[in-house]
Amino acid sequence: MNRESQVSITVIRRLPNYHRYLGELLQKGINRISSQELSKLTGFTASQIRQDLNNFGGFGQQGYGYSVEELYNELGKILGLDRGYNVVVTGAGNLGHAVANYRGFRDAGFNIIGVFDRNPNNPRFAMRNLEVRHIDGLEDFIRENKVDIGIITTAKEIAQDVTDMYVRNGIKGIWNFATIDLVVPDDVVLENVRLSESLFTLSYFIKDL
Amino acid sequence: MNRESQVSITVIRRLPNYHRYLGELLQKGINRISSQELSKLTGFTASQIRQDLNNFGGFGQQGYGYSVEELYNELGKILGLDRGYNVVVTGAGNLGHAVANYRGFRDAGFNIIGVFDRNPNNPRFAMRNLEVRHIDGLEDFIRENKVDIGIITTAKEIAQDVTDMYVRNGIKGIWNFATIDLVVPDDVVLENVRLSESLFTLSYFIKDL
DNA sequence: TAGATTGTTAATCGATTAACAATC
DNA sequence: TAGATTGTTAATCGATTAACAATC
Repeated sequence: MNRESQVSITVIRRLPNYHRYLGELLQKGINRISSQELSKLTGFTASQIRQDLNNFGGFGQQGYGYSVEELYNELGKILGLDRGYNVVVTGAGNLGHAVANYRGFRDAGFNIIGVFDRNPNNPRFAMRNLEVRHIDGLEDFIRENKVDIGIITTAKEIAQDVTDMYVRNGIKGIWNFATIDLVVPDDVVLENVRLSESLFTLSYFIKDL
Repeated sequence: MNRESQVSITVIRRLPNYHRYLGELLQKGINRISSQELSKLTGFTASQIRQDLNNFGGFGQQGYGYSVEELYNELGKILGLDRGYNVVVTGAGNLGHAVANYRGFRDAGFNIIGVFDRNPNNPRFAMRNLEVRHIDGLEDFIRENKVDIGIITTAKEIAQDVTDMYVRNGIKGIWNFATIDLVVPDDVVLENVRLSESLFTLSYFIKDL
């Protein structure tokens, strides 16, 4: 099911933004917001916000707007942030380091339960908070623990091999940072972070300044 | 000029992919490719590829296709990868570490000439290859060196301050990893890397598996 | 009740795909 | 020349915006 939900991917990618702003409002103690106010905050049009939300249900109330807390919680549920996931990282370099230690992910329910590398004893790659295991133990580890998400922060040369190990042992979600188009079966969800795509796009826009 | 070029942003974001595949073909010694073959490789339709390319010029030849080398070079020019940029990184944590040491960026002409942090002597944040400077020296450094791009890998709390320092001293391109919507003047290009947006989207798709 | 704001349908806009004449 | 494949126009599809009746 490679992304064939009813709701379009462009809508889905806006949800985390709504969720983030609602979280900030909640912290500020604001408990009510209209689509128009949310529009000013997020930069999306009020019409678009209402359309987006109504893909999932009528969370608002005419004449009033939306309850910040309710909408925040609903979006959390929709995004699956109310569950908690077990996550492994393969590739304990700088990027693996960064991802495995990023507080925001842990707080959102993504628990890094294992970090793997081809060279776990490389002092350059010493993870501070987490033991780095040898990649040879990866498959056993996945089988013995319920792993929901596999992150790939390896060199691109071994990224497909790691993917295959993930898939073979039942991981259903892969978050890939390697600059390569990985091949996965239809029932595995692949999400790519394309850093050079982003940097090169920036380059395009500044090249004539 | 916040992204108001003639060519749509969705087209621009595909260019780095074309560029990457053409680079691979070039390395393999393949010197000719049709839009149809490129379609199979990239997953974009042949029609879309031809449309995209023709925004910038007629690089192909009827009955033949495209010269891999020529198209690769043209795309490099379009993306501004033929120039070389001076880049500073602020925030020498894990992520700054990763970005500053990523070989792919240096190879594409992005030269990290300075890394800054609030706490440059923090042993946790010791950069291996580059001296980390104190953030108090950032503005002088930008003025004294021609800096094209400023990267932000700081905590979100100081990201806007760093942005303001960048902007005040003439930096025209900002690559932001902090989870915050930065405010920049119209003549500064801001490109965001939204890691949690990406992870939460993955979460959405696997939550019911 | 009157005012406000949603949910939702219709209109518009933009992006993708299809088709084919031009031409190498 | 015949075959192949581009460049480009037209048709389709999907996403965004506008509008407004429903209703709190």
